Amino acid sequence: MSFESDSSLPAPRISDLARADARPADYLEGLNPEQRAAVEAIEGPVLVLAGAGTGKTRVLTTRLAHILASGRARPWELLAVTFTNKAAREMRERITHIIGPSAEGLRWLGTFHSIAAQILRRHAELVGLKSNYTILDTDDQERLLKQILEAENIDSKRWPAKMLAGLIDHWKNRGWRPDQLLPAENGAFANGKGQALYRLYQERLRILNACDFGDLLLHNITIFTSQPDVLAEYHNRFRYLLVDEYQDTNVAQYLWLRLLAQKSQNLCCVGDDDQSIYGWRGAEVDNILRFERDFPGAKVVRLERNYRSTSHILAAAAGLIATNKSRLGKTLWTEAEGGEKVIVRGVWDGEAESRLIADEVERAKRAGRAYRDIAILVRASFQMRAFEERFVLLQIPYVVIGGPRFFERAEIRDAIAYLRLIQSEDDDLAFERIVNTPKRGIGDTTVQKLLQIARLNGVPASHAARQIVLTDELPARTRTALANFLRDLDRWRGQAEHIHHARLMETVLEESGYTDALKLDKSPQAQGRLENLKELVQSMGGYDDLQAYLEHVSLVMDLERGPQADSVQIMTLHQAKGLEFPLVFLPGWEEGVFPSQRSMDEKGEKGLEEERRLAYVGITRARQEARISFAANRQVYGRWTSQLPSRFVDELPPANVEASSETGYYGGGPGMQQHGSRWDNDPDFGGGYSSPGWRRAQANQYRGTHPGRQAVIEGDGRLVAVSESSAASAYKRGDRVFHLKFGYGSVKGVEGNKLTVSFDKAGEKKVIDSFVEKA
DNA sequence: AAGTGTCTAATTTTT
DNA sequence: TTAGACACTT
Repeated sequence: MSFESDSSLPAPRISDLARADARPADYLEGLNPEQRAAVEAIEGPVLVLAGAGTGKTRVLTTRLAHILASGRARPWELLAVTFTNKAAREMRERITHIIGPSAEGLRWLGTFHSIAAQILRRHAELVGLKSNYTILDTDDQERLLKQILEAENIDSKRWPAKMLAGLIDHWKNRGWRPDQLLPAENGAFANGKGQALYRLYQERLRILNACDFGDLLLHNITIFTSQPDVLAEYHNRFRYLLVDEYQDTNVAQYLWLRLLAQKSQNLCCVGDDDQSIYGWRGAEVDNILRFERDFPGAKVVRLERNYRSTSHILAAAAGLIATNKSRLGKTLWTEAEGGEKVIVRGVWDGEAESRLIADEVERAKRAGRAYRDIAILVRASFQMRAFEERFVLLQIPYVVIGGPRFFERAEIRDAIAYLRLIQSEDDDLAFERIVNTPKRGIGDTTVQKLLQIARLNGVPASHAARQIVLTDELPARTRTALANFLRDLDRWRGQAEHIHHARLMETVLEESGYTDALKLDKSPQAQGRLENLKELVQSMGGYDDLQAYLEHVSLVMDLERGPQADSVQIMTLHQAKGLEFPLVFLPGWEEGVFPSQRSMDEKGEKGLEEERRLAYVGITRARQEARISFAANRQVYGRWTSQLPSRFVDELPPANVEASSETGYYGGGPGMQQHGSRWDNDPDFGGGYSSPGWRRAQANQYRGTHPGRQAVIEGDGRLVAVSESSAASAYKRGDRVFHLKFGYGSVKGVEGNKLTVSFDKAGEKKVIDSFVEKA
């Protein structure tokens, strides 16, 4: 072992090392042998295969603490990378807990993107950017691409900007710059224009002094490979590298890591190949599968002792994942023998499923379980609605995790756009967004004209605007409006220098008329928007300057939430990764839904394996009870479809499962032979004849007892209860109802205690006035 | 420039 | 079915 010399730093003292080696510190106590091995294997490449619930975070943090406490490196010489801000935050907190305030020196602990952004700020000019570059999000990215497509006269119906954005993202994830595209890739868009468009896009980004998420990494790679001295600087800086969730890294991230680790080789990657569920976003399971070949001499440590789940749950999950071929292989074990078997149930339809689960939630609650200990994990978000409706009806408190995130809300993006434009006049995307928000009489025609002039002269749109207000090209009214807008901008820009940006934000929102416009807005969302803006201003307080805040906004798309009320958690399987709950419901295990048909169509066997890992992630979230369910009939986009139980149901080891079915159908049976259930001949599961048509008929009969849409509204327009109607679900009890939308028809107001609903479908206007009855 | 009607596509989502 | 994008009025 040798320490690289770094002139700026004194070498660690030998006495510190000796002491650390002789007597293990407190923080090592309580680790099991495999965890300890993972903590102490410090030099050289290390792969820690950390199964679900094996204490990974503890190992990660202890390892960092150990490196620091043993004097091998100082906090700022460690590079620790995570995928999410949440993970980074958690790691920092836990290290602080072990080593105290010196953890603040860990300035290179963060997400791939935030660290890459920091590095890029220091060397931006090497890739043609200024150090105050803006980071565009997906929305900006798509708008920019749309403009390019329009300029290139490409039919944006046939070749949507979204698709191109996805492709460019994919290319960047693979580490390909425009000139590095393989010919085959080029053909993927607009008959071979992909590469040219990608190049145009990159040029536009450079002019806008902006980059997208993929660029952060890619520019880093460009800098490292073209400027050996810069890379050497980071080689000296980062003595030990640590990566969390290695199974989720994409090629670009892999290349970035390999470049940074290539000298010291002190790279520790922690991950679980069985929990790789982000392939569709560019993650390469191959990275983790190949680790030992990529880094010769690597140590591999397996964490296999599970502290989370009971043995039935663990065994069920293990049996399922064993079907996958591409995996490194682990055998999780636990001392918590026994417990409940995994319950698998077949029900008639989605409604029955949500009824069943809601009933069980209530039962669990009566038995003393807190709501917050219960999670419902779905494959796709459209499955959530059924549960929400049921829970609203039964007044079971719930939270839907996810949904549009704070910084993606329109009002927040508008507010931020003002700041961006104040910060950087070149930010045409921000200009375009807010030049007429709130409405100030600068219409589409005017904006297009401005953009055209801007592009023609190669200047930012705000410059073009400045020029045009001096001429009489615009109608007088529009010209005044634009001139006022520019004048306001200048004033704010002047203020930005001497007032705090939170104060500036308030001023801008007031003076631009943004808050006034919202106050006048009678729609039910307006109030919430105003509150969001208040929250925004509040959140700005913690940042030193505008630039730091804007970077935070681009890279940290979430806002820390206060402690949640006691509610059932509804979320997707993807969102559940890293979490655990005593009781987990896993609904919708039907072929085509889960595993998702689209995954299988698009990615074949690989896609199926990823779906199976998702199922594995789902089951392993459960501490004590996991309950899987599938419906024989399900409404998908309004159409009734017969469903087959997911193949994953069949793959669960029967010994760890307790199965029943109210449909009399479970797995195979005559007419379903092709399904090949393991339980085909098991009378316990009722193998009786059940054709899809027969089951559908049963379901329809059943459904007849549950009339559809009904909303109960008080005379003053407050919603008292909603039936299982989907459209009404957007409203909560107590909301004032102004406008309810039902498909093609809409409810426009309240008269007495009745709602009038007008439908306009196929040219025919109908008025239904018995839609609502008083509670 | 804002309001209304029509068409169409429809996972997972972090940064 | 239904949200959202877009085209077409007013």
